[in-house]
Amino acid sequence: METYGSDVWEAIGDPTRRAIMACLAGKELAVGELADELPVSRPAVSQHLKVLKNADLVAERTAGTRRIYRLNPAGVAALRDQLETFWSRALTGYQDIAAGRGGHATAGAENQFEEEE
Amino acid sequence: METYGSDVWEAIGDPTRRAIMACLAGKELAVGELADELPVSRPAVSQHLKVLKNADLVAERTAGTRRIYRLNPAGVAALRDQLETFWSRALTGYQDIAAGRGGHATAGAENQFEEEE
DNA sequence: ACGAACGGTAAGTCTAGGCTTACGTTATGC
DNA sequence: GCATAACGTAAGCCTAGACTTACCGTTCGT
Repeated sequence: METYGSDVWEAIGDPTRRAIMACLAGKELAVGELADELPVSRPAVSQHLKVLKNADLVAERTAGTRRIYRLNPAGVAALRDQLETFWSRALTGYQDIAAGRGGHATAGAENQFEEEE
Repeated sequence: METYGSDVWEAIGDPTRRAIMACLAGKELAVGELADELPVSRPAVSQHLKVLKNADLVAERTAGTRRIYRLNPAGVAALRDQLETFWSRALTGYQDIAAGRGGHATAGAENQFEEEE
């Protein structure tokens, strides 16, 4: 649904962003709290959260002057499905499938992989 | 099994490497053939294949002076499982689980995410 | 045995992007 | 209303790493 998968690869490609997602797994956290648990400054966390939000991987909730961030289950699930589709194709060697349909095999997988630039 | 998950994140983080994996999905290819299908030079492909091989995502087969590369199903499956474990944790919000056991919740997820540097 | 093809490696360049400091903005508490 | 706290944003720096050209080793064909 929606435009998921826009730049999810870039989003989860950075170690700090993965650490942020790990911190948010199961509990909500404000920006400052995240920065306390990570070896980077608060503005750095803020910038990473911006990327994660653009990728629909986190959601925002305002509480007074604080911004509480939380994982977005829908976005995470979408990313999971996207990866799952690829793995299954790669593992089964879907060339066999394409052979039965007479199509060029690589098209689907390429779409799975390079949706950037 | 083995030392999977060493630097898989770095491996799949690059668009060109994902394109290489897409090309190898279902068919074997030599280095030069891969370079023909990609917008980068042959040495670049060679360097990417080195990274992918270190991550156990591809396997090598020598045929004369040519090196035929192929996806490594075991490595791909290992990466898939690693990701799957994380997604499920993130989605279920395993804080509930940790609450029942009295432990600090984030430890498991952090291990899932930052195994580098 | 020699030449050509194939591919890995070295050295160097250049850009993307992650991090920091500094600043502006907004909302709360007194 | 003012001071403060929490955040986002701008500007700038700096390193990782992706790419290229040049070179060398290896293997096959004739």
